[in-house]
Amino acid sequence: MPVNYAIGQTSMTDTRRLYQQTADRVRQLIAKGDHQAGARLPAERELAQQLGVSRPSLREALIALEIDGTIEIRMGSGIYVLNTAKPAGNGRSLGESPSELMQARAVIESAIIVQAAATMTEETLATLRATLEAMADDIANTRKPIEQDRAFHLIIAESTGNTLLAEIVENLFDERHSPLSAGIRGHFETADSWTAALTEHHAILAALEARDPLAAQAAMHSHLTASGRRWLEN
Amino acid sequence: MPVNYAIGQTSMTDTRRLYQQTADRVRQLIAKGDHQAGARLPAERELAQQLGVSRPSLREALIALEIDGTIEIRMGSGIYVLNTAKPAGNGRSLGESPSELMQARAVIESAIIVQAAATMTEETLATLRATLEAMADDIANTRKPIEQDRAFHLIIAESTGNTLLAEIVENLFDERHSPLSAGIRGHFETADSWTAALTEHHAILAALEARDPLAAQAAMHSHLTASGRRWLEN
DNA sequence: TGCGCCATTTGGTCAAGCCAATTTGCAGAT
DNA sequence: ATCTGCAAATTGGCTTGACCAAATGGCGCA
Repeated sequence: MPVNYAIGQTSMTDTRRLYQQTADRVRQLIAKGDHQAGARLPAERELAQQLGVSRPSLREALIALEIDGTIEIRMGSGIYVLNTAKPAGNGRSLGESPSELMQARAVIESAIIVQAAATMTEETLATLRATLEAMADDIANTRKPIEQDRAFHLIIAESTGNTLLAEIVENLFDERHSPLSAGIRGHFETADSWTAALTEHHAILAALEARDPLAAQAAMHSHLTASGRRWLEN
Repeated sequence: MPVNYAIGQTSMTDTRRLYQQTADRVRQLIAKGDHQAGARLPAERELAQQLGVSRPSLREALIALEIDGTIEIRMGSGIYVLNTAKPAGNGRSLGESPSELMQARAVIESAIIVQAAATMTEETLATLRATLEAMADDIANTRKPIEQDRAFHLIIAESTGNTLLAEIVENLFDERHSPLSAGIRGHFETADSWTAALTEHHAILAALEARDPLAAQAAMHSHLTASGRRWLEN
């Protein structure tokens, strides 16, 4: 029985790896309330049979759940559900949040660019122009300008001289392209959407060149809001 | 060969699960430079033999590495090393100046409170008032109102409904009181400084009650700037 | 030279089994 | 009757071996 058995909640067309599907189904089991609090789940052998997967596959799923803090595995004892009280805070596991992510970026990067605009040097501006040229080049050659996009936002954040802010911007950016959100993201990177992003980057740069903090803030907010919209629309 | 074989770097007395030990050893392999960049690791069968573990155990380790973004597994193709360039971003080594931390908080929380002010409910306001009362009580009884302070900032961030923003505020707050920055901080929490903080919190609350986003923004920025100054002065 | 098919490589999953840590329950002692 | 201790049952940890499915690469044919 090699192929996707797709019992239970998992869609028949789910192409993700079995351990991911299985992990989700176990999460559902916990959420459904069948097992909650510090309760103990069925034994591996039993749970595997119950879900229609082999024990090794179930084990892989359990490791994933253990890593994101959903369960705790005690050797010789059993599988225990961990405090479901505040998994929302840490458990970025799925829950999703493309819109949340982009909103967070809009709020934070808009605030940062106000700081950046004040101390923007000609040298930094030149670097930013270079990324836009490279971005245009990528688009012309049908390559995804993700690195250039990343650099543009990161350079602005770094120009504040605050490494913590730069770190936060970096992490939020990478969140989108990380394998964690891979399940959600389709392939929103169309040529059109990249062209639109490039145009918005130019608008941001123009505001920075004019040393107009408020215009830069507005342009950045507009850019990230639009970017989030494009992402959601696929 | 059931028992811990402990070949390679893993200590003989390592009692962790095999997949964790194995994951660490693969990380070392990558760090050592043997395989880096977007390089491809040996095939599962080969790598398992090379590390002296079974394929299922190696697979468990690979899943752990995949989840934390160290590698990417492509079905039928191979195991690829992912951007090894940014381990610092997540590592949160900090070692950075308190002033940077407080500046980052000022920038970010000031931006957040603008959002929060717009959707502030009477219920949330009541919760905030309660934290201020509890804070006053703590001060009166010469207890450190750290938890109340934390709650005040966190509640505001959470009121935006954006879990990512709340998470960031939470992490930045905890950064200050974490053992990581313990070496830096003296004991800036004097009764006077807490009283000042309480007064500033009241000012922020007043702006929120008036539903004045700009006033709230200014009050929050002022509070965190002043707080940073107090911290530095010990 | 170019294109398409098939063997090879590589990850994905399953099955069965044995070892080790824990828990459970029963027997014997108090 | 209760407590103690050891052995059997339970449960996770790990291995071996095998087969399927997706990618890849090379070879032959056009």
